[in-house]
Amino acid sequence: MRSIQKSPTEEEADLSGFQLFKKLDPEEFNRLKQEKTCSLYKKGSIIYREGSRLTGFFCVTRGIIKIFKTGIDGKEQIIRFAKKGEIIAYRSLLSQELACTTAKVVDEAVLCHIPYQTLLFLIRNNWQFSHHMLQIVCRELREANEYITDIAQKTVRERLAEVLLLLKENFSLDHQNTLQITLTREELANMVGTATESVIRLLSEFRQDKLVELQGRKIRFIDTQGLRRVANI
Amino acid sequence: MRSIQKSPTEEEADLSGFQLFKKLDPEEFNRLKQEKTCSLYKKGSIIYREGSRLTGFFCVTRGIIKIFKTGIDGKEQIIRFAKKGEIIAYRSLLSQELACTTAKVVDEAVLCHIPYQTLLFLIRNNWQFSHHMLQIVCRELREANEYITDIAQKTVRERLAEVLLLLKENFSLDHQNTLQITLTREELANMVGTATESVIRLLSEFRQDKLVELQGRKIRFIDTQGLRRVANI
DNA sequence: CGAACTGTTGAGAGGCTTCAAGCCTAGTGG
DNA sequence: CCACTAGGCTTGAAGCCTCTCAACAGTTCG
Repeated sequence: MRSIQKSPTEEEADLSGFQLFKKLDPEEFNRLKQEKTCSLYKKGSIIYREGSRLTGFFCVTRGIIKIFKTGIDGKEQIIRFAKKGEIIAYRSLLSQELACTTAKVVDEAVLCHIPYQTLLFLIRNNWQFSHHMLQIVCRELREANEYITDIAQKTVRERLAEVLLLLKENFSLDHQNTLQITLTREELANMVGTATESVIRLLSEFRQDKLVELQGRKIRFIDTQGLRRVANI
Repeated sequence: MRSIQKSPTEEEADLSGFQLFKKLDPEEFNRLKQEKTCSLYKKGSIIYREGSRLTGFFCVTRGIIKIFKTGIDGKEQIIRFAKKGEIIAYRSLLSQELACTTAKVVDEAVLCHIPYQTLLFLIRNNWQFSHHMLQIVCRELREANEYITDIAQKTVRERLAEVLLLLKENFSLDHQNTLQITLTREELANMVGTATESVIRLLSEFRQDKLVELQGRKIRFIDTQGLRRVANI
């Protein structure tokens, strides 16, 4: 199911922009450069599947990846989206477990695969790399803990408003305040942890309340402050 | 509010049992030993508070600590319990953020405080320590992700059954299959993410269905397989 | 151009929360 | 040691939020 397309450009195969690799010395960076493999993945393709054994982690240099778990009745629970500059699949790799999530391409993406052995080499060789890695995981853990609290205590309405604001923070808006990531209603529902119909009804209410404007999957922010009030932040 | 009691015993101040420190060389372990500070904390005392700046992390050598976030209307969301052999407060410390949770003593506990500088020294000096630390955080992140999926997709009934099974795994049973951690109904509710009354009603149903027996806060497991069925695992 | 998927709306059911009232227990102080 | 108080526990009733089911419109893509 992994569908690798034509090779990406030189530019897209460059990892020097990644904060994570900033502290590598030239020799280490060179090894990274030699051992990585970059590929273009088209929309809808699966990077890795829940339960599979991973051979390395991936750096996203272009596009958007959806990370989700499969729950009851095959219903997706979206854990996060990864975009340019972020890494995926590192959690299961580091803890040496089978993948506990599936990663699927939402927007055509370029990923660089970095073998487990290279990761171990960097951890052994460069404490600053390990330290940086620790910080990345710890931040993701904080976000997960916050999400647990939200999902356990807030109403669906509050959570949807919060998810919209979260998307606004993570994915830029265009000149008209339109969200630059387009998700289906079902995907929004799978982030919020609710039914698709509920998302549709609530989005419609948000529009009536002049908080957002909707044109198909495009969401335009009208009253961010109002959304924040609804989200109860 | 931090209430430190009389000094703990020698034995309780010993960190050699911690898996995390197994790979330290004698010199490193000695430094750890010298720079740690062990204290006894009585039930109900606060180890650290949400929003505070941490000066180090803690190793639990005795007792049980409740880690929770404060959500809407001051309602607690319990993130996890830490017991002997586990570490707490390391997440916020590593990512150099203010504490995002509060830690409160549930069962009289002995904790060893390890200063941030010592942690940094170990990370710089010993890649195996960093690697082990990475694995600990990554496992906790997996558990958090699984919990997000459960809480988002399962009913309160399923979640309560699952929480009971989870407690059974993490805290041993006595010879009569009674859970060796006693929580209030409210604390159970704050784990499951529901109202106290719902927990009471559901526990009562579990008892009628001969899944558990209840005596005050003591919970005795009668039909674990049945609970598993209810939990939908 | 049709098939498959996505979005929308309505109706009905039910799980869960909230409020309220009373009971029980556990710890305190006289 | 016992009365007393505060907090935990329990139960009932009412109502709402959210889910599910169903039908249909709209959209996308082969």
